[in-house]
Amino acid sequence: MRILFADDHDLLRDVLKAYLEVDEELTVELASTVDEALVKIAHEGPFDLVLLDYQIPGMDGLLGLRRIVAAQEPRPVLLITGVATEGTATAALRSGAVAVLSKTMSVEKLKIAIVSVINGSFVPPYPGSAGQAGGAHAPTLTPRQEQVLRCICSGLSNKQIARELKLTEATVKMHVKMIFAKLSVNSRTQAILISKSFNLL
Amino acid sequence: MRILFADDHDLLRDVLKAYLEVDEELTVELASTVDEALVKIAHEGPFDLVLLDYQIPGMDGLLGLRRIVAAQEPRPVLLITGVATEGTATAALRSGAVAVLSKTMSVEKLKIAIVSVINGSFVPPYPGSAGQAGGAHAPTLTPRQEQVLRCICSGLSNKQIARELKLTEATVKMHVKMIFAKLSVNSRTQAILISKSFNLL
DNA sequence: CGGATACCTATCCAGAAGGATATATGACTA
DNA sequence: TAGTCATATATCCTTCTGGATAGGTATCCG
Repeated sequence: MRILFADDHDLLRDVLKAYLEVDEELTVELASTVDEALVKIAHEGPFDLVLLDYQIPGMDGLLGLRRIVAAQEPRPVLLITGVATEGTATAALRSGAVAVLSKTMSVEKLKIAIVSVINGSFVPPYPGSAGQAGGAHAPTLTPRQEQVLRCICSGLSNKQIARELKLTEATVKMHVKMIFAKLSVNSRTQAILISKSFNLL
Repeated sequence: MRILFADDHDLLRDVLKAYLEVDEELTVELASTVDEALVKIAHEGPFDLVLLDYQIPGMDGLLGLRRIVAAQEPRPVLLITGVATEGTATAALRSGAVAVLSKTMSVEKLKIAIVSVINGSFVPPYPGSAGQAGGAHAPTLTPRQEQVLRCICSGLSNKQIARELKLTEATVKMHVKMIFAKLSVNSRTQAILISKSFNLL
């Protein structure tokens, strides 16, 4: 499945691309402006999904969104935003976005949302809607797991972490495994990137 | 060798500690304020070296430096700063710092400086002095190495990088090895941290 | 009490990462 | 032209990672 992720925030862009592409089925193309995204769509045909940042250069209110929606027709455009009010969210939906997501939501949920939308089985949860529906909360780590993650994010090896926390390497490996599961990653490098970009620590 | 690194910038503190402690001979203790540093020195005796950030809480001009120099006597105190003028540098030296280093200098050089100072074989190069003496420049990566590092920093495995850049995994591994050598690290996690904190990309 | 959680340890295994060496080609240049 | 540099590939070997499974203890709570 081909996804176009349009965001000018380099770090998030790269890390999200890396994260999503762990799934071999997903291909993520990147754009950092509305115009760049439009060029990509024009040249390479509509994507299976466009993930569009609300705070991207060229957005111009919701005009940029409408232009991309038009180019994508009838394929879906997902708007993602850091700070969204009820008003802008509904306006975006009226402008053709199939859903408005918050950057505070967890990566797993974002991925689920993306796949759901592509598969056509999606109920749009957007920030500002009733309660916390579909919203934020990052994966909860136990205190120990948090310590271990902190060590991982300092570049320590399992052996070093074991010494640092006075544990067996076996124990450390077990914690690492659990952390990976919660973050939905499969390498310590990705764990670092995810925990930094969603600042879990 | 016991080193006290006093800096309130968490990221740099942790990554530098991790980096230096790769060398098994070095033990790095941390403090985030001048007072915390003084307490550590008082309780645990003078360190082989104190690495002191100029922009640390409690510094109060150069008073904090003088207090730490006094506590450390006769062991060395190294001042490290992001933005230093000729004036503050010489003032710091007069206040008892054995040298003033710039945060723009490379990690390797910093480590060399630290070890040199402890071994007593150090000629203080401080920012603002003639030309670029002892100063900044980060390790120079070849274009290819830069590409590979970028991939590493996206959390990709060697195999994924090979696919991405259309290379053999063997070639990627070779590039990775070279990058590690230039950054003076020995794992991709550390490479990420170093290249991010010294934003090499 | 019984169950749920967090925590610690152990062993096995496949595969990835890291380190060392060797070889080869094109490009730039002293 | 000879030398250097970046690039690319290969092989060998060791260590570390990541994943699976299977135990064990302590604590908290209904």
